[in-house]
Amino acid sequence: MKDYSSIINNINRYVSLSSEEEENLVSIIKTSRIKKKQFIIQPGFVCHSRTYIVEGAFRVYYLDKDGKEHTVSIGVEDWFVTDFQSYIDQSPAVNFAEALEDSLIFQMRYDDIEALCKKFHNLSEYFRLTTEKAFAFSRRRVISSISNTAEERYDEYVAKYPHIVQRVPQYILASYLGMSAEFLSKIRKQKMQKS
Amino acid sequence: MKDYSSIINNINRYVSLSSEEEENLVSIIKTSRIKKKQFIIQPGFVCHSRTYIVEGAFRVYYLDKDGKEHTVSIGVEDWFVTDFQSYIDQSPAVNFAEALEDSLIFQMRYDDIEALCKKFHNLSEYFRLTTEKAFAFSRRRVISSISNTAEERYDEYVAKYPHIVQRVPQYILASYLGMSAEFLSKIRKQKMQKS
DNA sequence: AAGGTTTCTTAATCTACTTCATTTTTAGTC
DNA sequence: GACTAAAAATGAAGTAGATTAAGAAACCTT
Repeated sequence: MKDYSSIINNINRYVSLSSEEEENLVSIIKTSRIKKKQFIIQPGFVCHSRTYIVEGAFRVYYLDKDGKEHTVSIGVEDWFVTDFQSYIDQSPAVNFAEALEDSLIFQMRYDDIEALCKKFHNLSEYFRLTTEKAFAFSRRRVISSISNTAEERYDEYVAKYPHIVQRVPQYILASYLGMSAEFLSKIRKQKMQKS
Repeated sequence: MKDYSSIINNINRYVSLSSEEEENLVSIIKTSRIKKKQFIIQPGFVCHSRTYIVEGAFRVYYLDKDGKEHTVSIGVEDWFVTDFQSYIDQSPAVNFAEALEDSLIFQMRYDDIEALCKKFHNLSEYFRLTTEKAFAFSRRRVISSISNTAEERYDEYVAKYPHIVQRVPQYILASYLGMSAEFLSKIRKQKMQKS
């Protein structure tokens, strides 16, 4: 019997699952270990599952026409990783999702989740509420990327996710924050000198 | 008996409402007419409702520390307008929502929606599915704002929303796309000359 | 139709950030 | 513990786009 407490606790922060619901949910989970640098999503392939990170870290990124990397999201324990567009309409992904560390993940397939959401009101509510949060978060990021300077965006991120800053290579963080790796390096240098 | 067919049709694109569900939903709708330039959301006040646009157009924007406007969203008929962060945790808004034209709206309060989502599985599903779409959309916008040039962002918008481009002042579109009004004017001039 | 307000244009100057090319540091591997 | 690869730093030169300030259209409103 595996330990699903991490994801169950996550869900129970939003709704109260009955044991029947819990059993059904657990039954659609597939567990995998993923080595650092391994991909779980690649462009051209449909993103069939939502992936929950039990241990480890991932990033989602894509390559633009000039071959430059842009990091869409960075996730650690207790977060989900997806190419969301690919997932919701089961169309080919445009992003890569890559393990930044050796990781342990739970995966639940689209069809199974949709079936459970139709069957259990509570699960529908869980995904509704968490997606609402994710959407609000994404809007704040749009605002930030439109109206803040590179340095402000970096400061904001450090204030909010100090633990992630330590764990993730700087050039990846730069590409997440929408600036060049060199410029982030320069920003950090300035801060070192001031303090 | 008012005509709620626009919003009901919207919902029925995602789920099939029973007549009981439909009645309950309609019962929480408040209809208003809003004059151009009037605000329906203002910073400091909680955004109590989801607003559905029956006729007209709105924009959500906020003022940064330098007093510059940044447009978060632009909506026309059959769209929703919200300060989403304020709405989902019923905290004070940071944005304005302003009518760009004389408009007709339906408003549904947070408490009423949450109660109906708890009561009716179908409504929970409707909001889950639409929010998932909105989230995917927002992610694409983040990517676009991080990795495309101003001109590319403009082209993308024109291709996708040609009808909205006509209806909305240019300086508002510029602030939505994350560029100065002057620069958008320059981009448009270039295009005129090329063709 | 006149007067005022709002929106759009144009051009000059300025700057936040990129790009490129090289070097140094850190981390991973046999 | 040496070797290689990956990541970070550094500095010079270039550029996309902002800012400023002024004038020209477009638009309400009486």
